[in-house]
Amino acid sequence: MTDRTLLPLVGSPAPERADAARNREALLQAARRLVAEHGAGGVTMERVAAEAGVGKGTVFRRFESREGLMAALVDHLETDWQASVISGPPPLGPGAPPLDRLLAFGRSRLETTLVHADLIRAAGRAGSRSYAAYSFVSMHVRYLLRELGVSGDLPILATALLAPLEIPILDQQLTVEGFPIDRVHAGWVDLARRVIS
Amino acid sequence: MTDRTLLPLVGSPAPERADAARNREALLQAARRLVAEHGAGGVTMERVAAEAGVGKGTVFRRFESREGLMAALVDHLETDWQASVISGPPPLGPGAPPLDRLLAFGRSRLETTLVHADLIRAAGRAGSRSYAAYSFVSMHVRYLLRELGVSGDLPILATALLAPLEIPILDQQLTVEGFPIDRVHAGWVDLARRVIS
DNA sequence: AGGCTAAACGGACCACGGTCCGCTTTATAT
DNA sequence: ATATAAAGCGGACCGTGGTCCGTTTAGCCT
Repeated sequence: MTDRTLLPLVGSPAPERADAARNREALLQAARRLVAEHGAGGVTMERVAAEAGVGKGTVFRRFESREGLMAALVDHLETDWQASVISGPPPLGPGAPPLDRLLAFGRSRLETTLVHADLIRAAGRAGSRSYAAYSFVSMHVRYLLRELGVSGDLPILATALLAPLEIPILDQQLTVEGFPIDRVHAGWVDLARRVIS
Repeated sequence: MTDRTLLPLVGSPAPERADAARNREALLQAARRLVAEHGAGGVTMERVAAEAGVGKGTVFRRFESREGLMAALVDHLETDWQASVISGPPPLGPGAPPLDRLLAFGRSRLETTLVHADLIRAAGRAGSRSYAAYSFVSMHVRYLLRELGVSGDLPILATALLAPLEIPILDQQLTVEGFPIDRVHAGWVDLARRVIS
């Protein structure tokens, strides 16, 4: 009787097969192309499958649902943005004083969220809710708050700062109430000042 | 040539026909019944129509979409709750000092939102976004902030206080991060204190 | 009462998200 | 090389949200 567990069991819950990986990539690229061309709303799962040259079932096996696929696209964009927070130029990246970084963070987050708004909406609950994306952003704010010497329940305070930058709230303010972006941004800066003082 | 504008043109954009009103009521009641029995997720438009004894088209003509129907149900609940804010006993209702009212507001809002969470989720963008519902809540917070002598952009500050009480943010904190309700509530009280000081 | 019009009705119809299952491919063990 | 099992595949199929349009009805005017 041979041991069938030669490779590490830990860390990799499912070592994806080669064809599967290729299809995942093809699907992501197809989806990206179609979203760029027709907007998130004008993209059907069947078209994505066709564009990638696979069957519809495959799309769902790889991404669970339409929202899951959209979330994967968002995650990709999110990763690029995270890089500029982690290792980009100050004040967003490291090197500037914490307060400057926090304010730069707020502005940048607001802008990128709005740029990808319709994709994020299409990702629905899986959008900002992607644990990876949210937890990065949350961790970063907690870190800055700590640096600023803020005391209290930092995870919760971080949420309070992040919540007004989420799509549903921004939609309310910008679209329904009709506030201009600058006003919303100024409001966030004011909020940040109140929270940290 | 007779004047066909005998009745006031202002205020009532569309004087609903009698059968239409009856059907709307029947549909709301049917929907309420079905949601109570199967949860918001287990209710189809066709079943609502059947239960109310009308055709499917009628449901959509009255409520636009599934989300619209759910939003109408939310609005109804919301109205009841508003009554307790406007004319209920203190500290939620009038009579208590503004700070007490604000804190009572936060707690009550948190609770009722959670009680109707799945309905609100099913209402999607039309949920809290129903202009009527949102604007009441927003006006009330602005009013309390003014009473407290808070200066700044009150509409925006009000949003900052309301955002963490919205379903997507609560889902994140309670379900994904697993914080207990009391912690979230305490965090909101802390936030309120920081905002008004 | 009778006639006229706009509003409302209803259910056939369509498109899309999501599932299911018999078939094919990959990877590994011998 | 070959065998075997697991993972992946694809497209027929289903349920549901939403639309469309020919028919019915409420409300009003004479």
